[in-house]
Amino acid sequence: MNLPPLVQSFVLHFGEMGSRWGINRTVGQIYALLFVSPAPVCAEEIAESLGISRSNVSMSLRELQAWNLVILKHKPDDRRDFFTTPDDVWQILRTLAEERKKREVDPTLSVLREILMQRPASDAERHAQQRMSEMHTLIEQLTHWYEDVKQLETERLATLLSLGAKVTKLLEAKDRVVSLGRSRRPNPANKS
Amino acid sequence: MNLPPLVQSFVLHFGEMGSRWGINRTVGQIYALLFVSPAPVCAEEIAESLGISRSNVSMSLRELQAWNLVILKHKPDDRRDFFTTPDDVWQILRTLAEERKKREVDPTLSVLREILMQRPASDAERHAQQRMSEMHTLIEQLTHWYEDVKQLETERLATLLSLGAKVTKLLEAKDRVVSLGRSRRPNPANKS
DNA sequence: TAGTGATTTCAGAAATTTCTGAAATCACAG
DNA sequence: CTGTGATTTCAGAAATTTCTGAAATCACTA
Repeated sequence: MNLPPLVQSFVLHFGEMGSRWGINRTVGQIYALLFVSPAPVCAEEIAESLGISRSNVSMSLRELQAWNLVILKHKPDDRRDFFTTPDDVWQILRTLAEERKKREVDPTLSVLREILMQRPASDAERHAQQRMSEMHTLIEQLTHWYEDVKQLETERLATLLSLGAKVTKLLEAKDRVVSLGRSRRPNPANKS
Repeated sequence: MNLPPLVQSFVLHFGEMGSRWGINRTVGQIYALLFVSPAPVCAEEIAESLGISRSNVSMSLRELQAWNLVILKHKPDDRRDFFTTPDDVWQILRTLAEERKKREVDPTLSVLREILMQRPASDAERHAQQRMSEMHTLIEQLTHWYEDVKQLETERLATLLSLGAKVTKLLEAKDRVVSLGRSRRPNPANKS
């Protein structure tokens, strides 16, 4: 591997991190490299920079493409493919969230739904279904929220993010207004 | 493996899923088993139910304990350890979030910070730092938000969740009130 | 202190994943 | 069509991870 030291640290870290996610070392490293490169990079150069085989690069890029995490570019009069990542980090975040949901959450939801359709044949199964149903409900709540907020423009999303828990203050304010409208008096005990 | 069919599907699914996360098959299966079991289970029984070696169970339970995902119980006059998961799925979610942050996000943040401290020695490094700084900013925003909302009581969190993007409606309402206060007229273009 | 059963450790076996080089395929130019 | 270079495929090699059984440790009792 022959990279500026500062880039190398980043690339190596992403390699290690890669394995903590489902992704593997090489895929992580390639992604990191593309992310910090000032211009699109061709496969040959990736192989050289990271000191890995050309075929490994090919397969890893395929993986990254399956994740929608890289963009293909072309130069005039050059048949080779060049690769980059999207410029906008928010866009990257959205893609990542979407793909992880698709791979990690959706299959679980569908298994849960399927199991919950079945008739329990014993007390043990009845209890198991009860637990799975709790899990199912929670995951559904989370994905609904996600489907909802992912529609927001980035600017709005950022605002929401920076508010953090302070939005609950707004909710309390709203509650006061609402209960004021109903009872002509603020009711601080109202939490719904 | 000798389990009620409905439980078995669940356990097998979590096993497969486990590998898509950083966690391994056995760990996933054990967790699933504990999650749906009506009472705490001892190591021997886990090994038997899943058809794996006693020592594998021991190591996997250790892993789950490192994740704070299991609870140890004891029966009177029985030296064996029995294991369960917390009852409250929200609590499980919180633990999961916390542990994943600790393992996946925090190390990245600290690597980024470290690299950003260094002096770039070339244009390539300057550009790389610029990109890493974008990433760093985004991750910090996300973790601040997380640190903030994780403090909320579950009930409040659930409310927030079910509101989803509708909270932006509240923000707009607030904006109107605020700008009304300032200019004596609502200003619909105000987005901040 | 010796004995008993539960649990953990750990070296190596087994399984799985990742990576490579050689060959195949593909896309285009002449 | 033929040649050229880029890219992909894929069988097996290499590396890594997971799992096991045997031995060690531990906690407690008699």
